[in-house]
Amino acid sequence: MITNHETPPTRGIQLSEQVARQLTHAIHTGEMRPGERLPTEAALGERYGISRSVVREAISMLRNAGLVTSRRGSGSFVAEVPTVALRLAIPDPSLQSIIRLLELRRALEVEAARLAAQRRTPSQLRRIRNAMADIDEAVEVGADGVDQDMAFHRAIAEASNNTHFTAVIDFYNRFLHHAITVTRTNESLRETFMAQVIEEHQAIADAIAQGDEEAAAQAAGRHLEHAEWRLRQAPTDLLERIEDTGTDTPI
Amino acid sequence: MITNHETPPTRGIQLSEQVARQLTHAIHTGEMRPGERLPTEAALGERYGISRSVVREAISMLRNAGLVTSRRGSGSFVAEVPTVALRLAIPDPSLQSIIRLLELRRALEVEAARLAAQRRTPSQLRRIRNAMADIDEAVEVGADGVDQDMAFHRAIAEASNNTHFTAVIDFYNRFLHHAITVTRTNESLRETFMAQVIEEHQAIADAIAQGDEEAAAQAAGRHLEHAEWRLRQAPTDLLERIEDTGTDTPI
DNA sequence: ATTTATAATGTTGTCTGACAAATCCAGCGA
DNA sequence: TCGCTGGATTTGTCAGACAACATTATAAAT
Repeated sequence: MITNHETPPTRGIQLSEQVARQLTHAIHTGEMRPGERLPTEAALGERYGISRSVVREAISMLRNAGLVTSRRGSGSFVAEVPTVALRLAIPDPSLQSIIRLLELRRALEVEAARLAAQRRTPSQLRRIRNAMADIDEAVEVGADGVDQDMAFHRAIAEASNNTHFTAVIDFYNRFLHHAITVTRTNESLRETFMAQVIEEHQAIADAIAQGDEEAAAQAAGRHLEHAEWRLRQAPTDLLERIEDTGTDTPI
Repeated sequence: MITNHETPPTRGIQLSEQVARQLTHAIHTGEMRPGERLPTEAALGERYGISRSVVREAISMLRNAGLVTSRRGSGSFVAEVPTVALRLAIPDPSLQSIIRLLELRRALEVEAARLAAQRRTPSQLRRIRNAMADIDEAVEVGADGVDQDMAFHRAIAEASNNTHFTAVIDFYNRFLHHAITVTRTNESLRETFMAQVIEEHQAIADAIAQGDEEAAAQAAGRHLEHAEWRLRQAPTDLLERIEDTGTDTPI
């Protein structure tokens, strides 16, 4: 191995991580702009005086962090929309843990509903109403309508026109899917529950349609409060395991 | 290269990603428990019929996702608290973008204040009040007190006793630091602003101390509303760049 | 026999070199 | 001008080796 040519990575920790930090810094500071191609792996190895393996490992970190994308035969490029990773603990399947998630959900969806009432475009409002119709349809066919339910809430998040909300909501929806399903498979309560849910949804959508921020926020808050109550009625032993759909990317 | 021995990774996309998915699935389903050591890189390469490079790349993904940790000479282990990465777009330094973040912040902190009023322990309440005192102290010395301000809000998030809130708040605080600083370096308005801020903080802390959920939520909402207003008063050209402290991990 | 030093083995981190697969580009021909 | 072809580039994967560190087994000493 040759001596370092540029900034010698401070000795101590992982070699690849030191290089990764330098590159992320360059991206964060805008030294490398979105879409720009970064030097070839060979060139980076030469510059830092390290082997290609280490360069690849460093770039792999950036890729997993969403800062760059690589195309075989072409090169690695700074991502168009650089992201940072927020790491959250995977909720265990306990009722307590699900309720903690519901609290987060309440925080976000109340405010999302408020913003949606304020900023929704006509087409976004249409999508919200379509989602409601989809739920009705699913219920009539005898399905649980959980996917449609989540689509409804996602449509509201989209109507907030703030990507942060959709990102976080998408995140926890994965873990809530099973919990919601459980409350809908409770045979004895299912009908009354669904009637409640649909009524609550209607209230949210109406408020958003009328552009009444406060009413939308309150309706969303009520819906989430009741959701927690409905969850508590469900037999806790059904919450044993959060299913792993396997369709999502590992990173 | 030898033929695949176990589940042949479905051909098509990145080889390393396919392996990463299988491993994440094993962890998510609990097939591999936290703390457990996973097979050596050589063994995994043998099992899937791939080279060690690919195995390393796959494990690198899991590492970056917070699912495993590796120790040289020892092995790779399933993380004690497995996490999933939520990727959020890095906000650009525009006023518009900062305000989108403030909206997220408002959603979380209003609810965090509500939960804190409901569940704060005595020691958590003490920490909130200490943070307030720290702000006073910093201001008297002539510092901007931004760090102390963020510590105050973090103390409230902690008092909510819901780790999701602290995680998300920690995340966006990094990007808000600069913006808040800007509003405090506005010489002409600084004194009146700080007086407002301190008064609003006091209202939140009092409501939390008294266990008044609704008052806490409203006080927090007002504070964040006013924060947005104060930000809008700041000269926009100061928002040019979000500083990169370089102290945070690249991933 | 227990404890301490030492050797042997195992595992991840890094280096080196090679080939495969995909992309890019320049030049050629119609 | 346009499309095609061939070579040059570049990332993905393979293979084997050594270094750094950790763990375990062995030997030594008290």
